[in-house]
Amino acid sequence: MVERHPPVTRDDVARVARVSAATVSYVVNNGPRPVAPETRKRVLQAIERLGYKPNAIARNLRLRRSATIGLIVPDTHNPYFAEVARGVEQMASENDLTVILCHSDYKLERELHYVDVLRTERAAGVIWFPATNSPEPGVQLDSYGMPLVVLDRTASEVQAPAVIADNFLGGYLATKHLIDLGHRVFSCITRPEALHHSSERIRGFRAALTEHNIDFDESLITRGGFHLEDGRAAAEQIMRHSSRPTAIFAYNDIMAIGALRAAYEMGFKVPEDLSVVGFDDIPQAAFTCPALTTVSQPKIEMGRQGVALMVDILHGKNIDRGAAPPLPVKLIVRESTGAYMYPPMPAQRRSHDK
Amino acid sequence: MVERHPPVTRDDVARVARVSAATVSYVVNNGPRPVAPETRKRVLQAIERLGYKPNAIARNLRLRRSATIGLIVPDTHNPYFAEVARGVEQMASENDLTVILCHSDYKLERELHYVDVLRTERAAGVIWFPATNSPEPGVQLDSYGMPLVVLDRTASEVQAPAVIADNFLGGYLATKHLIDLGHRVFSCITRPEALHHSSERIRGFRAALTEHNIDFDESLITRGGFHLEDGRAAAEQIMRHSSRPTAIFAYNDIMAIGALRAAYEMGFKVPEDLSVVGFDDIPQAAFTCPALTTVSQPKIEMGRQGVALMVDILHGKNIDRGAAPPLPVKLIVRESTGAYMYPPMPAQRRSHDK
DNA sequence: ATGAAAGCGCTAACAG
DNA sequence: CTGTTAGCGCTTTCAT
Repeated sequence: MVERHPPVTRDDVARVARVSAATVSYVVNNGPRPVAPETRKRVLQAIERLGYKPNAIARNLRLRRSATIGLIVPDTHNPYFAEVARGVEQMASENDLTVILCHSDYKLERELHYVDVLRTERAAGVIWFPATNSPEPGVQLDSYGMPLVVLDRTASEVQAPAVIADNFLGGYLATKHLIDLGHRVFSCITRPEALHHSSERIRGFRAALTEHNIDFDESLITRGGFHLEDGRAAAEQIMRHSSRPTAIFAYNDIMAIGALRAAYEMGFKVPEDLSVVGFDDIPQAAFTCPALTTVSQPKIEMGRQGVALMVDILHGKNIDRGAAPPLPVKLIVRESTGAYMYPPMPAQRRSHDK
Repeated sequence: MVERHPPVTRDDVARVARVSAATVSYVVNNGPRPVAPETRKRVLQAIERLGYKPNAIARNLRLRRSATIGLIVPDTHNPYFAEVARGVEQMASENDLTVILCHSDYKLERELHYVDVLRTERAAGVIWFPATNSPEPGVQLDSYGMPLVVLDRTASEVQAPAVIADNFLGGYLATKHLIDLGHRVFSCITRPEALHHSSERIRGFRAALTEHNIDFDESLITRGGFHLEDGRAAAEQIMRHSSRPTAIFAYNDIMAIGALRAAYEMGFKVPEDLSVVGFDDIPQAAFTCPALTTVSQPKIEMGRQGVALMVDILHGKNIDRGAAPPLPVKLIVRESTGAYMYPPMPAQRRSHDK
């Protein structure tokens, strides 16, 4: 039978150990005052016997701070944010910080809601992966004096360090890879708005082309959404262009897959007629799509570095309020094993006809 | 310029509104005592003017409870857990609960660590997705009297309700689907241990076969790991069997993809020679592998229902300490558009030869 | 080396 | 309808 522990307070321990409450604290916290070995032993025994656990709530109230940080991300359902969250929790745990998970669901309104919640909870700080272009959540956090670290975006309106992947390098490496494969006519599929990271990726793309003296037909740049269907639609148009490209640099893997799909459907051979590279926003997508080459972003590392910055801030270190140096990016060329590269499936189709 | 808010307490509000501290509380909490409209207005104005936010820490200390629940999952890097986490946070938010994210990293030791942390934080309850076969974390939580809801597993040693997907139904539906496609010789690839959900899936598999009077050669059941390579290895063996199956029921999508891969590599035509169905443990995998048929598990719903149970417990409702009724399972037959179904890629291969 | 005591900000019982 | 007050469990200064 399992023994049940009723709530045990520090005073209970003090009573049992026949010392003052203060002494118990000194033992539990290993300071700030020394405790005689003999006394310490008595206290530890009492703690053990009673199954005492310090109450973090009372502790936080007294210290007027907490060891909890808030993590505001759009949606961990998206593997990209899930990996970031993983990194955040990992590093937080290594620094004895606890993480409150907040999903903004890509809505400013939810971000602001959580800013409120985290303020009420007196979170020690907030790691924020902005979901919209509004700096408002950051501005508010700032005005409340809550330490903040921004992920993946710069927000010039906000006084906070940011952790940013090296999108320029990624765009450059991806394009360089395509050039090395022998491609000379390029297209680029990107998302509609000119956000910092999307424009950086394209800047890298252009830099690689320029470096190799390759002309780029500006009419071969397409802005769409950032979903699979957007990539497909964009490629359909592009592949009909008079100067048809042999290579596409896509904003992300999902659009890249859409582009491959379109090319295939139009009767092109892949990759003989078309090579595509995209950033791995949805890493698992590339996992099962061997034809796709991806630029692997250091997502877990982003999360970890975000918390590292936060820890520095909490320890009062002098932090550069600007962005942290961009993180390196890996270019992954996935080997195709030809696993599921077979013609469409009549059998499965059939099941729908019933 | 953004106005900075220094820490404001309830007493500050009381002073400015020229009422007692208690009255401020009554306004903030809408009770438990009525407040005259005139007074309430003065208080609200003061709150607004000072930018006051109640301090949840002090509140929790006084009430001896918190509105925070712990979520212990193996790893949100795995999309399966990420979706569950999403559901948990969603429902928690709807019930004004805050979620502390804890990654056990598939380790019992980490689970126990977080049990400690959550006890120290005086979490109102814990949602636990067990990472190992050890009931110990649940047993401890139990002994501390902390409300607990277990996800996806039953733990008979633990006094706690569990939310379980209907694995039997999933196994049944998947197999029924294959039978309807005309298959009569089956194989089954599963994971090594006979965990509750894996054996349930196989029980459903067998039930469907029995119902249709289909013989099953027990030597065609294979236990491997639960990764892609395990599925591949298993299928390689199976497809050499004297009574070669035309259909495989795989434990999950990853093993299913491995199986498809093996079949393809052995020169079989897919799906003419082999159909495979697996549970969608890694949903994004199926997303880009159209040949794969998956049993879609209600992951977000699992998370939501887990929190719903927790809320009932916290409100003192009479909860059946056994498992909640299994959640329904959807069988998704993905349409193949033939997107990336082309031969292996010489161009990309080449880049590795350099 | 240790004890006593003053709060941290809040809720709610008690007293008008 | 409102004010006063006793803690919630803890840290730390002030005494000893």
